[in-house]
Amino acid sequence: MNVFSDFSDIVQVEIKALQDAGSLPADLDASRVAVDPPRDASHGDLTCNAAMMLAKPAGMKPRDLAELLATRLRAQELIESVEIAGPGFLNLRLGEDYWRDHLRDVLAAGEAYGDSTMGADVPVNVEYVSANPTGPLHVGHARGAVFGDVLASLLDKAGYAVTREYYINDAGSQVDALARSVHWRYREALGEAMGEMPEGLYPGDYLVPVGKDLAEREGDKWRDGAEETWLADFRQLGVDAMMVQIRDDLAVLGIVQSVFTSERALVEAGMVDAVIETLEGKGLIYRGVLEPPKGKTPDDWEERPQTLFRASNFGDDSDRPLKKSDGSWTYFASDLAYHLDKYRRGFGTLINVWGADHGGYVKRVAAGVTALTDGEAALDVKLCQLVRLLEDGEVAKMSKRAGTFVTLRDLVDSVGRDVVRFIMLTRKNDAQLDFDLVKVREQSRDNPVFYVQYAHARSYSVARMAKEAFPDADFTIEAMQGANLARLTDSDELGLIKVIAAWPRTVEGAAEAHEPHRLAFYLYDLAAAFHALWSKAREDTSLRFVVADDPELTQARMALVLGVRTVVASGLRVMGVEPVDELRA
RNA sequence: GCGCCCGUAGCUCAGUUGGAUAGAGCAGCGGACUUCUAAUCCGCAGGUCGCAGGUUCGAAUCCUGCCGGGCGCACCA
Repeated sequence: MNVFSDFSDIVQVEIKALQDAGSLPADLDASRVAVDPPRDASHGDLTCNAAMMLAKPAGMKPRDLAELLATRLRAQELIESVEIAGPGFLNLRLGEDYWRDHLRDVLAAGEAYGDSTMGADVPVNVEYVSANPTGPLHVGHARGAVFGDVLASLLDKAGYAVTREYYINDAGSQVDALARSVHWRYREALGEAMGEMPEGLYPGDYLVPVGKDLAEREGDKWRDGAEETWLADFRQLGVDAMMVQIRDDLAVLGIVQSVFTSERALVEAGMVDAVIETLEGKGLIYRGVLEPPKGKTPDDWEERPQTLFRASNFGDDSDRPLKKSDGSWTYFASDLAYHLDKYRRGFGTLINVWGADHGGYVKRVAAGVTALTDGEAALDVKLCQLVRLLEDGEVAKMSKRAGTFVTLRDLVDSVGRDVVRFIMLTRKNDAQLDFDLVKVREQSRDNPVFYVQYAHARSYSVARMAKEAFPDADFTIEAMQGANLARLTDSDELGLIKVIAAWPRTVEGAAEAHEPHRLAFYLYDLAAAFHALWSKAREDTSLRFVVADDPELTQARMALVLGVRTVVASGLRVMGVEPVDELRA
């Protein structure tokens, strides 16, 4: 139901027909021919660049080629007119009935409108959040969480077989620190006078209940043993407790991931060994000495031979170590194991959502994935920039003292899940985002959440008016499909249908580019078009949705209103935002 | 020093994967409430798309080099 891809198909058929007729060379590559919305609505409904793309390979003038295609396209029933403009654009205008029929299709599809088969059930793995299990999620995590979750929903809508995944970094030294912190809290709960918590431990009081719970359940059996006797157990206890809390926090944001992969489990299952074996088989591992980075040699730099992966063969700036000096695997090594694991589980498309501070790590992982899968797997790492919390334009004061910070849960509690989810997508992922705790509560056009929700609520408000004017009439979506849409004749009414009709293309484009923020911008535009029509009717009363003495016209316009509602709801669902029926406070 | 990201109206940002005369919001100015909730809308003004080259029918978009900002840079994750 994507207007643009439908007509792109038609254009391709006509190009083929011209080839068969000998009017065009048989070996033309028409893959870059596109049908797009024109920048300027006065150019028509659709624009096609075929003449410019094919002129040179066909050895023709663009205008002549355009004329050839235009003649064939004019014979199409759905196409009202074809004009050739500028350097050779084909500007197509569709008949009004085409748009009216499209609106009927939207109503029939309901919120499934915009669903696409583009993804062809191809498995895609979206890994996001993956915060270290050493503390609660903070606001910075919220952005990646929402981004990844909505991207997953978007890909699902576009027809991919999506898995939402979380990678638990439970093997490094930071979880040892967690274990010691839990032990410290445990002893504290047993009544020991602990004094100041040592450096390097996690001082946040979120571990207090963990220690207390342990003391109650286990008594003092872990208190006096050497660290080796309790470290592994406390590590697991700590990670489990943190993961319960993290999943809880994510659930508050409406996020439920289906796969949680443990780094430690992967290592213990020998996945790193499998990586080493694979890379060694390809001759990509060697013992060598790395050059220190130019211009910034670390103070404790020492030249020594390491086990290295030839990442530079695959576009990285340097080869990368797989083993630490103590003989254990580097994080990079186990991360490669994780990616190989995902690939072996059947995912040829891997999407990772990371914080921008991990940007320097992308190349080496990409190199590793290319090497391990012989270039079969497509890896896309989406980096999310920082979120700056503001209060009415001023940078919000956050205590940077260890252990106290604004958590994700604080944020959701304060402004609500839907607001957090929507606002996080009002910027491109690689642009810094200002989150103003005051502005997002405002009921004004400044606040995109409100503005879009208001469009949805307004559709209900109009429906109530219609029901009041015609108590016996049926304004359900089913009834609207039978409305006489020929009564929609105003150019702004038809224009609104055209905005609605851009939704499937928006979904496909955003899914393909892995850019969920496009949904938020589209919904804002759709809301604006709807509000504008509503307001226009204030001055030109003949355009009002509810026309007291004309039930047929009212019904046709209600069909349009429901079309808008359907798409707004469809979009908000993908974003994980609950569409509201009423906003009146 | 190297790599990645960014640079678009006074401010905050979009820009449909290379399309036609670069768009929104805010701020500014001027308008519209006996209403279908003005919680909104309309109009005006505002630009060397950081700079300089290049690629081609066509560049904010792709390539190269500068300038400016952010992030990162063996044995942390």
